[in-house]
Amino acid sequence: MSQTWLGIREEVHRRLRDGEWKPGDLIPSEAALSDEFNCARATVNRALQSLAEQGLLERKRKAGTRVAATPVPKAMFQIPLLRAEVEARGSTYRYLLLKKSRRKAPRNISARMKLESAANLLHIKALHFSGDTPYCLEDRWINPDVVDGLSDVDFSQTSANEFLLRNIPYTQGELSLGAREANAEHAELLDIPETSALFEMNRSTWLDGLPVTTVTLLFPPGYTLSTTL
Amino acid sequence: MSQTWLGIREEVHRRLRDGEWKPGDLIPSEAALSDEFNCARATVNRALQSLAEQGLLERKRKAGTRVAATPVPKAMFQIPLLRAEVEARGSTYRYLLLKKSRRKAPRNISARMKLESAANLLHIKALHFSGDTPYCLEDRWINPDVVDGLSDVDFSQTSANEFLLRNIPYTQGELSLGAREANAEHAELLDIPETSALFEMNRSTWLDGLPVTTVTLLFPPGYTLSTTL
DNA sequence: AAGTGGTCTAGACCACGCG
DNA sequence: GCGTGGTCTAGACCACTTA
Repeated sequence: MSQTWLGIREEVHRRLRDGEWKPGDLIPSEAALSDEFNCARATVNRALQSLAEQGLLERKRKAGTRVAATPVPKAMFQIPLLRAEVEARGSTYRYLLLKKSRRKAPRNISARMKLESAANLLHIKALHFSGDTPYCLEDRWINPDVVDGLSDVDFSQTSANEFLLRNIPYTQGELSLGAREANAEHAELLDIPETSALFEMNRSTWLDGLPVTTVTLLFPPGYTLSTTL
Repeated sequence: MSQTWLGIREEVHRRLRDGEWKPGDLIPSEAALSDEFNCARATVNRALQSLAEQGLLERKRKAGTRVAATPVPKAMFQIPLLRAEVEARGSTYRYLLLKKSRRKAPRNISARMKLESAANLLHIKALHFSGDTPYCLEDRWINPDVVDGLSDVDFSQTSANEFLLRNIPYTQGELSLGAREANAEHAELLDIPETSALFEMNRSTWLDGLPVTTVTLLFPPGYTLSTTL
């Protein structure tokens, strides 16, 4: 009898795999299981919570623990820091500021940031390189009212991506992934044909309800984001 | 004094946000914090583990808990069940089997599945619709030696995606996301222009080391996968 | 060698939500 | 109401890793 929470998770997982407990079924209560496994209830709790996090179980007070009817897999991705990702592949990371200006946010941007009034934002475009190859095109809007020390940063040297991730915290964020066809500008900057399929990552963050920044990262063909299940 | 682990997580999170503890810093030990917060060490442990899971802290025995030097955000995505996703938008889900055959796996597929010998696999192509609009193109290879009851399934009625997710468990899996330019076949099947950018999702699973299935899902332009941070 | 996080225990109280 | 999971406690032992 393995009384570790990992051992119990493994055994419960096996019963789910083997169909001893089927989707929709109510499984025994924590008390019953802690009795069966001859361990403390807290240990069973740890194991079942872990499985519930993965989406395999659904737990409700009083109602008990059920095997998820439709096991919607959940996958955890690490969102890359561009510099770290490039250097991890053994390439040299390089960064080039393309554009920096203060502008009123266009409508789609203020919508994305949930801005009420069309505030004056800092707009930055930059290219990230892996060796001499363009690796990622960054298009970012920053709310200067929320980000301290913004005017002190030399964005021709420090990537906005890195500065913000390292220094500016947030309390909420949204992330979405998609694909987008390259336009003429993308093609030229990323040095690829104009019809290429780009991988697109959008991220927006807020600090206590105030918009901080929103960014679109575009990656040339071949880029993938991977994880294990 | 809030002695809940959520309250403690919030307070520690605040100290990270406010820079009281900076990237790379060693923060007080669990014992010290449980003393400060006047609670049990287990409660502090729960809070710190939660922050470590999110990538904000790095914990090592004896070395203590450090603020992550480069806070690599981790994001959890729910991997959609196609039917559920379509129906959640209020559309009618429809499924069309395009092709079903037994073939030796081509090299790229056996590599993806980590097959040693070129086994005979079941190859399936199918289209998933949202209303009358093509929603997703599925290209799947199944290992019949591992999947029970495969010959009993009528894949003209039941989507392989759904059958496998509901009935066939796995112990390991890989998932990768990317973008791909549509070719002539994709364009015709998905009813889109030939240069469109497709969102590509690859998933492969194994059961106790044996390859179960590998699938490529292609989504037409406009599809996004989203989550909150 | 010693300090730190990882985990387990036995017990307790509570909040939720089904009947 | 009352059974269930959610959480907290005080204490203990252990595993890992650094000094």
